[in-house]
Amino acid sequence: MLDDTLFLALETISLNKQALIFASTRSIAEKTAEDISLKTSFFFPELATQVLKGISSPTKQCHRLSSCVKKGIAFHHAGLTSKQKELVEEEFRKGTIKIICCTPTLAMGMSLPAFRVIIKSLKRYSGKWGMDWIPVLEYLQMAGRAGRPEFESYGEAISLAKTELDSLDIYNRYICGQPEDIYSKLAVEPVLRTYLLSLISTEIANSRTDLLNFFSKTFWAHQFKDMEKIGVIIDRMLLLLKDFGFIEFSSNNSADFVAANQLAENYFIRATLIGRRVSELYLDPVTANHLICGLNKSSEINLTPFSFLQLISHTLENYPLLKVKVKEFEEVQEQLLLKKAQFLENEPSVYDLDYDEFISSVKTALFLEYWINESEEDFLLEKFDIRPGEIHVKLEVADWLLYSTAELARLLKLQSILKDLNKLRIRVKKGVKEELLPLLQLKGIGRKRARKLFNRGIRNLGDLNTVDLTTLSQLLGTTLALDLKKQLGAEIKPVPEKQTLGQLSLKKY
DNA sequence: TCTCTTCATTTCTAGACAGCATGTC
DNA sequence: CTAGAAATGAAGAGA
Repeated sequence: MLDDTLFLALETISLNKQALIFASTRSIAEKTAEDISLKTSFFFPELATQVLKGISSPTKQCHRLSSCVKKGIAFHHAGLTSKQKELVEEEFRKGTIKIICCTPTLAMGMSLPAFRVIIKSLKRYSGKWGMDWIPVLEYLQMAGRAGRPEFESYGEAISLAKTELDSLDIYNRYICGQPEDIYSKLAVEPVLRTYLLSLISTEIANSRTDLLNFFSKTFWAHQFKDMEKIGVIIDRMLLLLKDFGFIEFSSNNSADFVAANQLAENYFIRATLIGRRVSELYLDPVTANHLICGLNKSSEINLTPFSFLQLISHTLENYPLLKVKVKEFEEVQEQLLLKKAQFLENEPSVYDLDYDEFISSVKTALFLEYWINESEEDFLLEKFDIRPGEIHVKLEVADWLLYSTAELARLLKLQSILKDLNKLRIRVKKGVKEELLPLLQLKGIGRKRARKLFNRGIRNLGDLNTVDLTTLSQLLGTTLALDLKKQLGAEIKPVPEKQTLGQLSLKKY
């Protein structure tokens, strides 16, 4: 037998049923899908073209998916465009796609039941110890996809074991084992401090007592049991928030001044103006402080778009950062040196535990910089190993963080920076160089078309106004050309009423 | 000297959701 | 404490 997975997959197809195959990494998921697709006799050319639809320049990954889908097989992981993911899910539900090879995410999200679930491996790379068994909960999530109650009375969940011993291990651990406890997500510090600030900012809680009271009712406290310890953690967070200037304490007794490291029960706590905005923006206070520190440094450095891109890249919100591979390390460091004067934060020492993250943030910023200099997606895939799906996630986060940074800059009265930030935000959103910005004001003009126009010497609305319709039609097609002229007419001289009226009255007769 | 093969060594590994206001190719 | 696929590199074969 060639390969267990392949065999099971083909058998499922011959039973005229569908299967989900869980793989531990993206590349394995893709490879498995490809292998199976080579053995099927389905043929859905229209699906294959649909995968590529809506992508200006399909990457290698897109083509790979396309050729799998053509044979009724698909892979599914976070690197896919959301549209591609939707397509795969929908076609699987419809029954066109027979098998999806995916990473464990699919189990967490959408409900996609299948007759058979095949789990290639129950181990997964975990940063700390190398390969490790996945949680029982996750196994249950995956296995739970087996069987579609509307169509079948049962389903099959198959786990593959390498050896006899492994199979025993899997049986004991997953089939007989107990799922592990659910730990309250509140316990994660970034969530906790965000939550804390929001409670204070919305005035649900005004004192330490209020807060403790509130948390004592949460699932977190229920698990933690030790309220005293919770108090200590909350105190630490409160002091942090105070240090950041997001909250302030005051005492009823005005003679009392607030000691640096002590919190009395009765202090009145409230959010500052900036603290409230941070909470509204749903930023992690640590991120917000990081952004503010950066902004305050803006006058001391050689400020460029890269400065902001790096600043926003080095935040929790941007996780996971683009990993710097061994081969790339030197190049990234070279860039780091080259751009030394542009950084809004201090470079940590090489020995710092944080250094890897810092380097990764530089890579992420470099990726964004290439993007706003109009690099194509397949180029980015090659250079940064970032898949189309991830590109869009990163851009969305960057947009959000730039918006937040701009809001903070506004509160800090840094008007001069505000303009830069707004420009940068548009550039990130559209992926264009600054020179194209005037053209982007028009509807129907994005990065591609604007570049086309610009290269023809049409660089702003004025140029566009003088260029004749024929040339414009040749460049962009008649419909769009006419529409653009109409937009320009409306914008530049808002009194073309005469013509309109004339035409209307002509029609009358 | 150059190309193709093969075997050994090294590298790399899953991912989601938040604000805001609408229209990309 | 643990894995395994893919990329890369080095050595070897053939021409």
